[in-house]
Amino acid sequence: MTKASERNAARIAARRAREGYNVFSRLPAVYAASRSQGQQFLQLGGGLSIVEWRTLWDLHEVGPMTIRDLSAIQRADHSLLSRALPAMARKGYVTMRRDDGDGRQTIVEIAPAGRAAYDCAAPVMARRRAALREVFSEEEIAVFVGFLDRFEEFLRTPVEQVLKEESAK
Amino acid sequence: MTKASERNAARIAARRAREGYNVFSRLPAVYAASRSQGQQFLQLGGGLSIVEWRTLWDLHEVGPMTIRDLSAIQRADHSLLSRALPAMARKGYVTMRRDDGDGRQTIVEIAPAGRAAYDCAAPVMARRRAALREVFSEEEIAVFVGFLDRFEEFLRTPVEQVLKEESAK
DNA sequence: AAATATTACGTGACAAGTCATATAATTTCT
DNA sequence: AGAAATTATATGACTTGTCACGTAATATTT
Repeated sequence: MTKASERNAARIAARRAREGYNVFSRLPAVYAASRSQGQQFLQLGGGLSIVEWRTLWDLHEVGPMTIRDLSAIQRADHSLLSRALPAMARKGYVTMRRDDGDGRQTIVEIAPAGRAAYDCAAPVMARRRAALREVFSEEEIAVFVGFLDRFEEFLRTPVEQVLKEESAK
Repeated sequence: MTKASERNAARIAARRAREGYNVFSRLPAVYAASRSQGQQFLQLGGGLSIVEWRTLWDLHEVGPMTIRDLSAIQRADHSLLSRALPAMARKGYVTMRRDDGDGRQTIVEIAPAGRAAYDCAAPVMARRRAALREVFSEEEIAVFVGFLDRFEEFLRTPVEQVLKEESAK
């Protein structure tokens, strides 16, 4: 039994190691860890959720915007914001008003409570980014981001095209 | 109005571009795109979900394992598997049995329907990986994975430590 | 041998995303 | 001007992932 389970443990370790070079499999864990760490920092910085933090940050940096604009900056589906914003308005973080010029749009603006929450979270989050810069040089970040760009481009190419080009070889 | 909204559009574009260099903000979108593409491929390859595919692949490669082992290979929480497996067993993809030697463990094994589903999905997924290799050289993948390793290490350092080291500077 | 600690698994509660589809407002085309 | 297409938002349904906590089985210590 010991011999068999040892052999098995070795195979499992080998499999895990091999999958370590598969970017597709690595991504979920890395993302989950990033999200989890972000949540911990935000907990110390006043208890905002990730979506709330991103939204307040963006609104603080660029001023009032539509939901579409927010989702474009955050590279996320608009429905995520569409769902999160009413609760944020209820907490007094933001105000939402229909645009006079274009009745389809909703203009979102940071409100006093949102500004306060931002001021509380911002230093902690800034320190997080600073800590990352201590581990990665600016050049390395540029290379890393370049990989993400290329990878994302690959991910956006239509599936049929990927399959077709492959079989055409 | 045009002037103001143009200025605003420029600010939004600038913000989006700037955030493009923030690895923390890029990750969610890249991961979401990867997942989404993966789901599309799997749809063409018989309709497995991502968790199902990963699990069948692992079981096919290394043989019967415990839930813990599966979650270790997949770098995911055991609860994810714990929840997914009963449905997979119901579909006949896997069998689950209590380990005789250690009554806490559940041994998961691929079953005929699971083998069939694997055989159906595997070629499509292999082509996906091959397509990636056409865009990234082996060396580039190694560098990319190296970045992921280092980033993940950063993400696993305790929050207090990150904050302390920073303020100690 | 009994008490204590650890480990494996299950499960509830939640966050962050997606996609598809519906509706209302605005633009564009004829 | 009216019809048709586009755009912004809302909402339902779903997947992937976490963490916390409970329970049962095993391992360790005294």
